[in-house]
Amino acid sequence: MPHRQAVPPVTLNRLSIYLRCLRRLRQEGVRRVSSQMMANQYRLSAAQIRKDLTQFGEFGIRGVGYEVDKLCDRLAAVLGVDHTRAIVIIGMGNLGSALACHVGFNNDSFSVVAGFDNDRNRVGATVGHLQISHISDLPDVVRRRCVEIGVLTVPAPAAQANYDSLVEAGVRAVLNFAPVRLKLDSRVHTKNVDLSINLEELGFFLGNGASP
Amino acid sequence: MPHRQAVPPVTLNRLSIYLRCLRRLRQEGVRRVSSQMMANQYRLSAAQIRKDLTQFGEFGIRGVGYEVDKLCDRLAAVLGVDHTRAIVIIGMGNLGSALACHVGFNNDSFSVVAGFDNDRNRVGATVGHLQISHISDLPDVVRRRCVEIGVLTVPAPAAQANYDSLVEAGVRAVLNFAPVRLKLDSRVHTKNVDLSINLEELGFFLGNGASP
DNA sequence: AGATGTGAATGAGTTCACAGCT
DNA sequence: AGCTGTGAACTCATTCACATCT
Repeated sequence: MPHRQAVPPVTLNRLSIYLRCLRRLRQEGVRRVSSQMMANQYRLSAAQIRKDLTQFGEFGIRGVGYEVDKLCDRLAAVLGVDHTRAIVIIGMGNLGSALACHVGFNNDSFSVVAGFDNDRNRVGATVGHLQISHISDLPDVVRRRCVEIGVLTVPAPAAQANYDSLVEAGVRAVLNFAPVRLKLDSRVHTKNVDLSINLEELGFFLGNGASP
Repeated sequence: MPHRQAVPPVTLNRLSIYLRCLRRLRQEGVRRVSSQMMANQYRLSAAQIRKDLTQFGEFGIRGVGYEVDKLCDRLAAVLGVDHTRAIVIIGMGNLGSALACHVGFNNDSFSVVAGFDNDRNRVGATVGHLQISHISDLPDVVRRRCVEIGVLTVPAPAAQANYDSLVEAGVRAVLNFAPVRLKLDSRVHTKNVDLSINLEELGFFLGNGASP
């Protein structure tokens, strides 16, 4: 793996999917797997699996396939999920509170260490095993708990200000759920997740009301 | 707009973003906008805006630009969000409950009309303005309330069975939040949203623990 | 034999550059 | 002059086909 030039997000997302599939296979006791087997079982493309993997090294054995356990470890390392990263959530409304307890946000790879809100009525309330903190404590918590990722689940009008607070506090990545085109800071990797956009995509395929 | 061949999802997602930007402009009282102005204001690509729009018709005036109000209406029609669609949510855990109250799921375009769960302890509980129903009532509710979209927020192992129930009940589209590669029914348009995948993508850019 | 890894070929998506209209 | 709409050029991504290795 001599050089690592820009990897497109879509490839990274597939790696995550491969990792999930492999972990399931491992759990089922499968020791070795071929790209073709994986493709069949999880409706993926065998050629694409191989192409994707070889961007990061030669993980397989020609004529044999991949060792499930080893490939899991390698992919986890590539995705940086081989150790636990601390997350904070800004905006402890319904969505923020749900994510704070969400299993995908609390596992070996990620851990929600604090939830913040602006609203004094919410501060102090307990969500899962977390007590909601006031946003003014953000910089302190980020520093002390080595928080790398901030999750934004505030209302749209508050998104930019809170994004700026996260950047200021020193997180290195932001996952933004507010349906807003943020003015980004170049030092922080930011990813937008827009839940309604997915509904609207489905809406298109359902057709509009005027159609026969 | 003579033919409508397959529109890639990424284009549809951009249309949603354009629509959001336009609605904001309209709210601010802006009557006309050029692709260049939109691109500058929301860091989009002017050429891409024009290309995307012309796939669905000629919405602009050469030498002038686009009428904000008219373009809003046209885009809303294309995305099928010019009337309200009924949604049900299967799995009223943290995430399902949050989505049931989420503003993006309850507006002029979408309305959550029911939430279902398997767990008899949850059935009857109130979430927002909704009372949680037992999954056995699903077919009846879908038919009576003309539900078009089902949202899956159940644990991974339960996803396939509940997907099949939704298909059986007659919804025409499914939004799946379970991190599972579902066996799909060809009659139903399905879209996967994987929340943890986004964290893992950020994880990649943060680098792994072994890095210097 | 059988599967990986990979250059070549194909396909999809984006940007460019300008004709055409206001 | 200014901006849309659009073919052509270009870039990015996927698939194919096979040399290479076990």
